[in-house]
Amino acid sequence: MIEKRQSIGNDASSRMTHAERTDLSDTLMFEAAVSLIVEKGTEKTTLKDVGETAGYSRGLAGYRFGSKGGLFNYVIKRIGDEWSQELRSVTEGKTGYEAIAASIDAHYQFCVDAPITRRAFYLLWFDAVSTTSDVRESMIRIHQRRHQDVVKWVQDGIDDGSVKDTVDAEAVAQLFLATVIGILYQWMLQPEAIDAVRQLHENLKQTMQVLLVAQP
Amino acid sequence: MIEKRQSIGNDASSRMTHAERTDLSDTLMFEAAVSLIVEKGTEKTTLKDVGETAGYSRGLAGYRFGSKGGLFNYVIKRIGDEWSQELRSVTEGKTGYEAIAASIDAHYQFCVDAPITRRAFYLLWFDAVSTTSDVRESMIRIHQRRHQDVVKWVQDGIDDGSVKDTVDAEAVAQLFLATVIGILYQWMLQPEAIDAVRQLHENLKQTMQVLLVAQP
DNA sequence: TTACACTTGTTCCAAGCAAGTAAATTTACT
DNA sequence: AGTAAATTTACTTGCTTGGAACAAGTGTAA
Repeated sequence: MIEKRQSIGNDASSRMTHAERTDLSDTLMFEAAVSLIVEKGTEKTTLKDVGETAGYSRGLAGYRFGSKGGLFNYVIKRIGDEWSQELRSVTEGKTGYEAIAASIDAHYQFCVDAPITRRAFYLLWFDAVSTTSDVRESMIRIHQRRHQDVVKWVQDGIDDGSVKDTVDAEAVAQLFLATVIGILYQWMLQPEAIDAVRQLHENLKQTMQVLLVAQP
Repeated sequence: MIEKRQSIGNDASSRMTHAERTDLSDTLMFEAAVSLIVEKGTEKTTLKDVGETAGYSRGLAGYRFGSKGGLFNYVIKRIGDEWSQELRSVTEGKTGYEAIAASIDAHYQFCVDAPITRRAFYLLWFDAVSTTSDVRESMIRIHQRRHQDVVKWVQDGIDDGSVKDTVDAEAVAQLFLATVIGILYQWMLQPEAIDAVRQLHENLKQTMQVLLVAQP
């Protein structure tokens, strides 16, 4: 159960600049939203709950984000950015199979740690399929960026000779991403089956190695 | 736009047995639900709309299925059964890679034909991730059945010698299903990118061949 | 005194339930 | 057997609750 924040006005809350106030309320509502989404699902998360859990009025979330979709879109963008950065730092300087393996390992680690933001992100991710809103557009853009990253890893691998030059970078990237999504689906549907998730990541790594790296 | 059925009472509607009446209303509401889910998404599909689109009162869908989740669960079960059968007939008598390739081809054909029931099914499929209801349980069971089928294909392939005996049937089945789900995600998110979907299916076939079939 | 952050009041609409009506099936009686 | 009353079942209508969305308000920083 998520507790309602008692008041924002503790200590240094008075005398804040406008920007600081919105930053604070944005963050508090973001955190409230993430908790509520993970606890009750997107359907049963209400704007009223988000506002009140964050310690504000029932109306603020709706006012700030315009709609439920607007809130979710904000949450996706915020987590997506954080996530892109982490992924980038993990694969920094790596190419080809090495980069892909690193990204798979990082992915698996996320499933093990199961940070609340990541779970919320994937919930919204799969939700995006059935909506027609901005959320969907944001998702498509995120996936496109991901795709470009993977293509680059593979292409760089081909260029530096660590990847077979017969490999179709686009094709492999697509297949890789599809599988990652499928694994995440499996994880979200049955988080308790972490063994299966671990094995899936291992198998994906092996498969990618077979597909990318020249055989002796 | 889905039109409201004008009256159920045309011609031979009077003098129906109780079972016939519920069968008819179940079917009409099922069809209405599928249309509405595909047209407006699961979120904006209302029980009221389902009842009225089927030609009944606003209340019937809620009365019959108990809740929105109950309706969706019914829809999933109904399409899932039909789908299992189709899949079974396509892979009838086939084993190993042959069965998997047939199932991939059938899958791609579904995406091309895009039957409305299939689209609704996958929408509910991805929705299941974020709910805690019966829908989720139904989904887990469907995936488990699917998994068992694939394991059997691979195992039979090992037994008859068409698949390398070093293959881990469980592992390959999991990876295969994950990838199929990922491909479906991609298709649902961007149905217009049918080329990408075709290529994904092709690549999956090739990959499965590499994984399963002994190299010369 | 203007602009912005936030709250409160209100409308609309869906979900879910309860109490109603109408149609079919069983039972009772001839 | 046939038919009328009683009962069960299919469906509808009325009502309550609660969220989304928007408008008009209050208070705080520029």
